[in-house]
Amino acid sequence: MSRLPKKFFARDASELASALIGTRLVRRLEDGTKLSGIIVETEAYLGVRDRASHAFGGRRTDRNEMMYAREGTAYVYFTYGMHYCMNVVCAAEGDPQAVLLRALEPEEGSIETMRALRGVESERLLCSGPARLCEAMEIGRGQNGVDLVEGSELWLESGEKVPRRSVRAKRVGIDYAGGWAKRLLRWLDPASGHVSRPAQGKRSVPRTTGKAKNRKGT
DNA sequence: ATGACGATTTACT
DNA sequence: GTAAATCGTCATA
Repeated sequence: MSRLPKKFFARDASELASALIGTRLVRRLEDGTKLSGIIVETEAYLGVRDRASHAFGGRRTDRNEMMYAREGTAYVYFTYGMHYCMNVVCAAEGDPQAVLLRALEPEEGSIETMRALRGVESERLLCSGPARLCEAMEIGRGQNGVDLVEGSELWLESGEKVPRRSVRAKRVGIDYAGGWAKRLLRWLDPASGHVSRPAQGKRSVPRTTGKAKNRKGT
């Protein structure tokens, strides 16, 4: 498949987060092992104006420095004393926007290696979370700042023939962000069984209560 | 130097 | 549903 070019990343995080659903993340380990998965969940972090962003207010530190790098760079950070999360830097160099990769559907040929890296058997639990997918693809400190456009250890490819559907939801784990916590800046494929958690406010199967309900709208 | 916290995951009640 | 795990990072001093 074809690698996503630099131009693909030259847009706002909200656009890229949507566009990345259904694309493929590929990792080549040092021993040559190739791992891949289809992206089924993302979150947009809009940079200096976004209270939930590591770059809110123009904050620039050793940790978030890569958010200011050119589009198509990986921003990998360490959190909770034990986990890594991976972002795709976008927009333009100096504008610290990024898209957090939250879940993948592992592809055939990758699963056994991922099981070994994760230490779990369940396929569903391999890549269904931002830290899980990093562990499953051996993404860590060494991948912070890698060039996803030209590099050979980590990159993105155009996705499947049939486009994926995606729905929007609130971002996870950012309740401290005030009004920004309510914005629908998370995208996920509602049909995938590999997301970190389903979209809120929508039941795939309406619950039966036995009571009649008032109905709004149609 | 110190204290508080986190874009999470896991196990447990 | 709640809580523990576990420590680098950041703001304050």
